[in-house]
Amino acid sequence: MSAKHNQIANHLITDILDGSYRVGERLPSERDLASRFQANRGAVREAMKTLQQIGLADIQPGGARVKQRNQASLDVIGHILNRGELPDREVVDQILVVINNLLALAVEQAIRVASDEEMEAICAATRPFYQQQLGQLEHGLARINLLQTAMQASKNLPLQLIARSLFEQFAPNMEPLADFVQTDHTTYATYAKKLEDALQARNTDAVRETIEAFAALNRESLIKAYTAAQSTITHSTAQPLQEIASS
Amino acid sequence: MSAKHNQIANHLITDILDGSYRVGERLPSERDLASRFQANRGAVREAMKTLQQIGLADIQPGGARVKQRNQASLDVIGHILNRGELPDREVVDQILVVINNLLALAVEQAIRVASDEEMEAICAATRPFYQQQLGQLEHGLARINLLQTAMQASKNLPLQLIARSLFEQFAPNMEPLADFVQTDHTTYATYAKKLEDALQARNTDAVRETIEAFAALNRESLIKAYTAAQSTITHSTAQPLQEIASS
DNA sequence: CTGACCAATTTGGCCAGACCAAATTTGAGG
DNA sequence: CCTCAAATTTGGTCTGGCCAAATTGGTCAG
Repeated sequence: MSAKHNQIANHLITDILDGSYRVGERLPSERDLASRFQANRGAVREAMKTLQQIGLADIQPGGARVKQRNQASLDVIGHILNRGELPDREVVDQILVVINNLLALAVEQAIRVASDEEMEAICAATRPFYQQQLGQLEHGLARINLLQTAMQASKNLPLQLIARSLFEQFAPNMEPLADFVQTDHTTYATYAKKLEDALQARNTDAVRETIEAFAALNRESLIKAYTAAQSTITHSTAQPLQEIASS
Repeated sequence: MSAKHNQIANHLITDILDGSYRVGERLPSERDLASRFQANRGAVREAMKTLQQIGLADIQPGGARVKQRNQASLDVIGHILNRGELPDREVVDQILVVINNLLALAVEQAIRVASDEEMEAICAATRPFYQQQLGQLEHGLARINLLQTAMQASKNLPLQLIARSLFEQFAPNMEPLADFVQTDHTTYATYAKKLEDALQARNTDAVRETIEAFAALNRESLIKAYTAAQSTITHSTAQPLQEIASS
């Protein structure tokens, strides 16, 4: 049971994302919204503040206006993924591309600045993939662990923040697909070994190459998961994302 | 003149970033803060909400607690850079690394998915560097334009959001250094030409290589700017960033 | 003395009604 | 039709109050 201002915020966010309000259009006044949601103006106000900080609305005396989606904060991603029964396939794909790139960058930076112990920690995080028989769940945890370890070792604060924000919005919304994902553990093990070798040699190019191989693998299993899920779940009612307006 | 809740929020953010409150410690109660800042509780409440969404505080009934810095949102970066007379050199360096990587990724994606017109737009954005004599200011604008054009062409929403958030927090805080930056326009022109050639050929590797060359160039001029600035400006009073705690 | 349990207090969440300043809208006059 | 000032709307803040959840502190059994 979430707080009231969160309910209101989520409602408004959904409406905006669904296109109920056009970009540039004025949102209803706080007093208006208060009566609609049968809430106090203070609660609505906090909800509006959420919208503002997510970057979906620009709020000033005279009225709050809807902003363009690509002018929003990174924190919209979670809400965008949240619409519909399955997360938006295209956005998921884009996120994976970004996360993989960030991981590659993190490792690259780690190779530059991390101590031997920290590099060893990353290597250790690759081993479960080929030294153990992992279940579906443990496999996911091992991947998270690898990501986090690499981020830590990169010692790059902005990078850590981005990866964390992105991942935390990404992971929970992938739940509906979890049951349909089938990981190719064997191939994963092969790549994991390659990755560790590249890490040991501190070979940036080889690392990048291997991580891209991982990306391709993940992408493949994701596609399968989507087709499997879509044939099971009732057809989604979510409207397509509004096109990204160009300025 | 900013709104009151923003003043309060900024004050609290500064305090937390300066280490006045330890991680896990409880912040003063809203009523307490209200009397301290001679403000209404509602205003304090909105300030607290800002802290929460920036990810610096976890706020629940019973009290608000300070969170770890690497658990924050990407939006802290601006506030971190804001401390002191000059932005934190290390963080600036880290940001440049990330932005350059994001730019490389954007172009890489653009090569994959963008139309010929969009690729041409990116190429066009490289030309001012070697076809015109740019002033310091125009040079900066041209760089921004190149970044934005590439992001647009990548058609990757999360990537766009990240780049935008990061850049918008980065750019304004670099003001104090602006007067000390001296760009090597000649070398820039050379690289720009190379970049355009790589783009025309849709050669991902060459693009990445060139962008890394840009990164090195920027990094160099930044170092010079810092040494020049530090010898001019009175010594900074800002305390060093608290070490990033590991979990 | 330690640890579990229960009441009192503190704290955040929300509400009602009000005033101010800035922005928007409206309408009158050119 | 355009311009500019008045009226209205709207966000920003304030006062004071009630409720539920969390914390705190004390009590009592082991």
